[in-house]
Amino acid sequence: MEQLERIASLIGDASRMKMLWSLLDGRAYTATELSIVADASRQSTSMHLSKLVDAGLLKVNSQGRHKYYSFARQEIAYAIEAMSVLMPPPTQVSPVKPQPIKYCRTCYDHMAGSIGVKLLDRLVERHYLILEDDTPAITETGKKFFHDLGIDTMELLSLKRPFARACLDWSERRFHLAGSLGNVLLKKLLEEDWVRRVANSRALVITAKGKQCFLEVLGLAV
Amino acid sequence: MEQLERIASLIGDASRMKMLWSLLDGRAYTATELSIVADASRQSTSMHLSKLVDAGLLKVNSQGRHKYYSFARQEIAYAIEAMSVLMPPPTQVSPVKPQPIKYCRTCYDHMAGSIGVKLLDRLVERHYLILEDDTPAITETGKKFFHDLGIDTMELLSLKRPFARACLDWSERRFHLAGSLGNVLLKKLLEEDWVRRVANSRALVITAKGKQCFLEVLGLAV
DNA sequence: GGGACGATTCAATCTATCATGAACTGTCCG
DNA sequence: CGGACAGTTCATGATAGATTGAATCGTCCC
Repeated sequence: MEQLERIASLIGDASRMKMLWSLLDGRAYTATELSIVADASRQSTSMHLSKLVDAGLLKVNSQGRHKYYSFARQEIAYAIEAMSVLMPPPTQVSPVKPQPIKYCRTCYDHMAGSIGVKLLDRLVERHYLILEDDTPAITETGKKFFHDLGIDTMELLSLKRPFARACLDWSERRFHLAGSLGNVLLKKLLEEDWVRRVANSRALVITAKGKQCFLEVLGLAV
Repeated sequence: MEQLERIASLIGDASRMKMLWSLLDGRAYTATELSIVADASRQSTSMHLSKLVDAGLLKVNSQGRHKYYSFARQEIAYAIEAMSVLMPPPTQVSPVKPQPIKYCRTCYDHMAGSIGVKLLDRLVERHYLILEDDTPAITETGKKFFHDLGIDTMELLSLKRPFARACLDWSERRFHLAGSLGNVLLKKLLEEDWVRRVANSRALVITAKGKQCFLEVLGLAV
């Protein structure tokens, strides 16, 4: 009960509500970006965000000098959505802002962009990987899956390099698969010609074969 | 957006949250009762309640010198529930307080108690009646339904007495059917021996026949 | 009528909390 | 290294909003 009051009062602030509202799209935003959408100073935004993190509503990921904030759990989004239906005049959903999508590209040595994000989402959805505190761990069925793709996960686990990491994507603002698993997966997909590198660019193109394989193997329409 | 902030800030107050939390059981409470659960003075409670009513979160029904407050719409309860799952330690649902149920009894000349409440609920659920601003209106299928029970609703509609009213029940704190329709319905059920009066009391007992009929005719297990 | 009681209103406080400005930490990059 | 930038911390105001006491209104019931 006391907890509920605390959470309620946290949500019951105009600035914080604006931030939470922005985060509803499921992406991660930096503190400065949130200060802009909330129309508040950087200092007070920092204060608000730390309160939200303390209460377990948001989580934060450091990426260089940036800090990316996102919902700590799905339930937060549900609660905000439930509240939004209380608004008397449902003045239509705010127009979707067209956003330049970085569809498919590499991030250092692994796949990023919306494909990278969808890929990780799907791997988790199918329980090939399990996210533990944003660090992906492989399951038994996952080992089998990667083995069928021709990837020996046992070997990767013995490397010094982290086996798998969830890397925050600067364009999608969501996680994609990094670490040695992400690296090997990219190499495999290039090798199998699911995707090809574009000259002098980090962009990738998906081949016709890749399109079909993503659908067949992972149920991903790309 | 602005509306959402307003609603959020309304919910984000300890006193108001306590009141809303109490109202989650779907019953109506008086201002004084809510001031007790919220541990606030009568004056400030009154202020809080008027704010909640103005915002369309609560509705109020006057009953003599009492004012009964309850959720204006179901969505309010959903939102509160959605928030409640955000509490970090799900310290079990608060123990259900045993409440003395006034199961089945009359209220002046119609049925009240939990049966009366369930009855109205079911009639509305089956679209025999439609609640418009807490005043029940009869539908075409409703006319047929009551006709099959041997009740001529056309005749009732021509009387001076209000055809149907939603009467707030002091024990259930929810609405039951009053007005001439409620009156005739009780008379019919007594006549048909679904229920019987208890001597020197407003209590009613449901007969074996009544039990079966409530189930068959209205799908009500009593 | 008259007292008891539920509920509200109003003006006068009081207080929790948000915003602000200045200073500081840590990262990036030429 | 040194400047630019992201983010935070701290002490100091500023203020919205809650609380309180006194007064008022309406209903109930003897």
